[in-house]
Amino acid sequence: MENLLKNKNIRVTPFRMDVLRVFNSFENAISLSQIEEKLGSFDRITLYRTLKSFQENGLIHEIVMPGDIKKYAMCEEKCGHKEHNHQHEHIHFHCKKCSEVYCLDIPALPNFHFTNYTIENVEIQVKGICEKCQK
Amino acid sequence: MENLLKNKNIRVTPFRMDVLRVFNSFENAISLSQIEEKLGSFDRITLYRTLKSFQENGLIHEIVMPGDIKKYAMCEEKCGHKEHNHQHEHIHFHCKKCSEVYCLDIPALPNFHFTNYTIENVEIQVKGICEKCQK
DNA sequence: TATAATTATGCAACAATGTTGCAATAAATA
DNA sequence: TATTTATTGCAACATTGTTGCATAATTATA
Ligand SMILES: [Mn+2]
Ligand SMILES: [Mn+2]
Ligand SMILES: [Zn+2]
Ligand SMILES: [Zn+2]
Repeated sequence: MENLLKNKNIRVTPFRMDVLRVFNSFENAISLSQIEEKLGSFDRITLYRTLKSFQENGLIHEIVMPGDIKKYAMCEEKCGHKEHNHQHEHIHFHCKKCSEVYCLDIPALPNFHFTNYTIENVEIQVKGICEKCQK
Repeated sequence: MENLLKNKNIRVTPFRMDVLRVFNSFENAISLSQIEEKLGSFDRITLYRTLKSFQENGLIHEIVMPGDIKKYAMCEEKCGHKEHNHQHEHIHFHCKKCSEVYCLDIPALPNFHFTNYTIENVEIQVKGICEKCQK
């Protein structure tokens, strides 16, 4: 599992491995407080810097939704290092009942075109009721 | 312009009119700090509560993007009061050069379908270079 | 228009979230 | 193993957001 870090050029440290294990222990996207709960005792600042470094190196991506919802999820293997954009062929589905955020694969991203606007990146967020929460 | 408030069942007060005028003085979506700058002197807590009430009553909507970007923009006339969802037939375009966030009308929302997931609301965020920033 | 009911405001106090600088420490490289 | 380079942990600070409460203003009612 160290290789997950090495492959993205992230130095391997005990704390980073701890954080990585937290991600692997969840199915879906997780919030800062979920990470903190799992970690037990830890340094808050180091955690912020760890998440930032994971993002910058394409190991995780950030998901934000209206209503101060912020979560993190693991990226794909192929996901870009450093300044390259994360390019995910999936949408983010937020369930209103259980509050889980799912990364759902979609066959093809819809193709927008706006005259005179250059499109580099499309993010799609969907709200509704998830599979498990259907009555 | 008072009617913009009355139509959405928002009590008219001098401060709320001030905030409304700030929105009308900008073309695109605006940030909290942009509002604060325009207001001059004001009570921070009242502003938070004003924005919350504007949102709850369908006068403005909140736009969030990865990287701690949070902006506000006016809704359409038709936009839902209270607990009804804001339903906007537009996307949010964030320009990497000038950092403006545009609400851009699109002819039709793409139609997603995920087996066993009930979709209630779709938000689309696009990053790129805007019209005005093209070389 | 005067009165009552309802909601908004302003202030204090607090909570949550995020950033920077720096010395000590640990990881990777040679 | 020695050197280079990046990470950690701590303090201090900045930004963002919330709650309670007394006072003031707005709206509804008579
Ligand atoms: Mn995702
Ligand atoms: Mn909009
Ligand atoms: Zn659910
Ligand atoms: Zn631009």
